[in-house]
Amino acid sequence: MTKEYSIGQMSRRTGVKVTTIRYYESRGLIPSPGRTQGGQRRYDEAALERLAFLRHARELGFNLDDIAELMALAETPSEDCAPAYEIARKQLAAVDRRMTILAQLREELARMANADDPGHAGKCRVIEVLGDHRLCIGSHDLSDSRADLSGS
Amino acid sequence: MTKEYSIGQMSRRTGVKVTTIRYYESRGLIPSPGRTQGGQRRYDEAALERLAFLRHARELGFNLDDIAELMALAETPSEDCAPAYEIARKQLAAVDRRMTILAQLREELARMANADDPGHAGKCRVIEVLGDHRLCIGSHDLSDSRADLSGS
DNA sequence: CTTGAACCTACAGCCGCTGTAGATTGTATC
DNA sequence: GATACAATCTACAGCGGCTGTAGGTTCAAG
Ligand SMILES: [Zn+2]
Ligand SMILES: [Zn+2]
Ligand SMILES: [Zn+2]
Ligand SMILES: [Zn+2]
Repeated sequence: MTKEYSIGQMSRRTGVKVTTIRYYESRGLIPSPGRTQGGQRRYDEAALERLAFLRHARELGFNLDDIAELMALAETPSEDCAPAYEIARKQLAAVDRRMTILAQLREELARMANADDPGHAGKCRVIEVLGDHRLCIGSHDLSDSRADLSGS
Repeated sequence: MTKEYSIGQMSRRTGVKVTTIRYYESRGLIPSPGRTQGGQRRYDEAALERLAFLRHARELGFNLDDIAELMALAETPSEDCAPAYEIARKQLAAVDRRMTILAQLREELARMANADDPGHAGKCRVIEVLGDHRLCIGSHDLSDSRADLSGS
């Protein structure tokens, strides 16, 4: 008789919120676990490991589709791990792209926010720069990069 | 008689998609423009400038709430531009946070993806690392940072 | 006057969750 | 066994910032 975990215990052990665990199940990322007679989920050790894997992959920025593929690869250990490497490299490339963009933004923002506004003779530097891209140094043409820059 | 622009011309001139312009209007970020007898939107020069401002601010990663505030400040030029600077600095701090996190991720991913898998004696490095955070160097505890890391 | 591109509204869907409401179940204590 | 109360259940709406669809109307060129 192996150990069984309630969904709350799974949550505490992996750091994934209860609602999120149910969400993952509904998305098919983790298999539906067994249930008690009353209908509550009961997980085993294997389920715990899968969830930890999923959590870790999310922390590293993989999206749920890629994670599904990685988990499938993990379950079916093949001789060929090329697909897994490809996903990882794709993720690395995405992170690199976003870092490049963010670095440019940072520079612009720093120039904007740290300019010692000289008595703001009629104009505020921040507002001014936002109103006229020619006051920027670089270009932030994120049309193709699909960068998600939502802040705080 | 000033120039008038259709929504499509606004789109071409600012690079903001037609649907997005309508979305901004529905969110109250830009005022409802005049209409033709047939009901089509007609914008003036001022509207064009507001939209360009909005676009530029989005490119720099500001969220729509902050942009609304910045635009209000821009319309009502006060002696005190401190609020605008505060928003810009907040944005800068957010960008810095995200850069830090991404740099850590990048390192981990690079280690994972560039490891020359030595014949993968039973295990794939990528899968292995994802399954065990202890194989990581740093920590990626993004619990509070609200980092959005969606890739590609 | 006809064509066809551009425009209109309204609403659903994307990602990855998060939060709500209202009902039910599990467990510790008496 | 009864009682209390936390934990769990389902179903669904909402977040940000759009994007896409369907089905209709209007504008401007030829
Ligand atoms: Zn000023
Ligand atoms: Zn700029
Ligand atoms: Zn391998
Ligand atoms: Zn790790």
